[in-house]
Amino acid sequence: MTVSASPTLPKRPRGRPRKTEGERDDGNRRQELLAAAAHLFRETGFSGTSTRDIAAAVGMHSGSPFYHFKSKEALLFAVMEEGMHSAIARQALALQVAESAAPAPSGEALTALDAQQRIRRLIRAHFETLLGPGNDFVPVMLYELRCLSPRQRSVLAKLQLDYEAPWGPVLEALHASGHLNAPVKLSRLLILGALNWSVQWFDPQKAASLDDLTDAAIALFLKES
Amino acid sequence: MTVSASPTLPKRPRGRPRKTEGERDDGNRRQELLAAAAHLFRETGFSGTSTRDIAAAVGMHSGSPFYHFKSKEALLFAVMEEGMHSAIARQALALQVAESAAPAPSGEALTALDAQQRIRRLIRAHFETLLGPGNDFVPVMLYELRCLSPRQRSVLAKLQLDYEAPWGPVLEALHASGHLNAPVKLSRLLILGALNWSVQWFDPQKAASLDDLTDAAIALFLKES
DNA sequence: ATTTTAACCAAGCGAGCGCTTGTTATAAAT
DNA sequence: ATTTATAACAAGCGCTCGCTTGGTTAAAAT
Repeated sequence: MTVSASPTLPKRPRGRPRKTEGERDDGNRRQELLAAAAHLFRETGFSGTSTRDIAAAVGMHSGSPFYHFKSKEALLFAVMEEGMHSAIARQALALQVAESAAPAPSGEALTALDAQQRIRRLIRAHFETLLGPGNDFVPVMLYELRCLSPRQRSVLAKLQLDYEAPWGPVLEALHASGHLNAPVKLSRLLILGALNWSVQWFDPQKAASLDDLTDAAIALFLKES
Repeated sequence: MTVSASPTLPKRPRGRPRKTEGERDDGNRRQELLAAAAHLFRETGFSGTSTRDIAAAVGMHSGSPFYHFKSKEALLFAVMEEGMHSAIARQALALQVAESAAPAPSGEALTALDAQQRIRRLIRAHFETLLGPGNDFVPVMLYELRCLSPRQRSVLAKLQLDYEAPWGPVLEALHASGHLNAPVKLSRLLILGALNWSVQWFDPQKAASLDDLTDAAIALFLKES
């Protein structure tokens, strides 16, 4: 992928963007850069994507992205961080809906039924984060982590801990109720692995729906005693 | 990773290698290149590894690897192809041992017991291929496929079909006997995903043994009816 | 003894890379 | 009306990249 920007670009308006009337701007161009970078990083990898490619994808000249991000690495980090934040938000929303549907008395231990409903919501939300339309951010994080500095990696590791936190109690409950036979710690690693790997083979055109995927995963991992 | 080769290398003997007495040479240096490339590709990715890094890792100068491989991409392809061949060989060996231990009357359908023994051997051999000491070749294949040309990818896709062929009948048998509830096709994708993802978190130092991993996977995926 | 060949070294080419610098055009603030 | 801040462009610097080319050395073949 070595397509240099055409010598004459479509002449976007330069200068300060209009905030009158629209009022909801908020770094529009920066967001475009993030999305384009996420898409290219996912398709050709971080090292395989040049900053010129990213600039061209949003109609900029080769040096312009560095006004918004101080380095290519910082751009990658921003993609991953945004991916994790939206993943955490989506997961929290899914669990919140689950609670409002069957409001658990706060402070009590999870019942087996709660746990089964929760694991389903967790898996479904995870598939959505990985495979939903335009959701390139988290897949990039899963496959390009090694391109970051140790400092940046540790920031993301913390976010990953936050994301995985709800899985622990749910799996514990399922283990206690006999729906899950394998050790809880290894179960979480294996289950998340099975889900994460879906980005390698999932095809939104012909494959099953995310609901079908969720059903299959539940059937595979959980005993129905 | 930008460590240029020291200006004076340790002066390996040049010229034709000795075949007298040793007799078992067979492209020794080429094999060293393959192993070093596999290791570096795994650690820093294909695009993130320079041919100079690879040359330096085996004590060569920057242009010398191109005597053995006509391009960097050809080197990557050779790594992957060798990885698949050894994986297929290891798997065949594991299944062969399984048959000699409980020799099945040829031509008969698999019994449920056979299938359970076979899935265990398949999973154990897969972990060995992914996580065994010095086995960098297949992990590279799993994570750097997109760097190849479509032609090369299709060659490897065929090898992957060969590798996955034994899984189908075994999973079918387990499904028929009630040990596997999810659809067979999705089960294979999810199970292999769970195993493949282990290269992301497995730590040979402190983590469980490959046998423990195999036990956990079996316990997670299979019902014990 | 000579030739051939495998296996490298030494040097460097041209292209593409991340990034910087100086400038310009526009919109908002004063 | 002038100033200031923003978001770009235009050009290019220095470096690293994959790869090539032309020798060089030592073992094997003749």
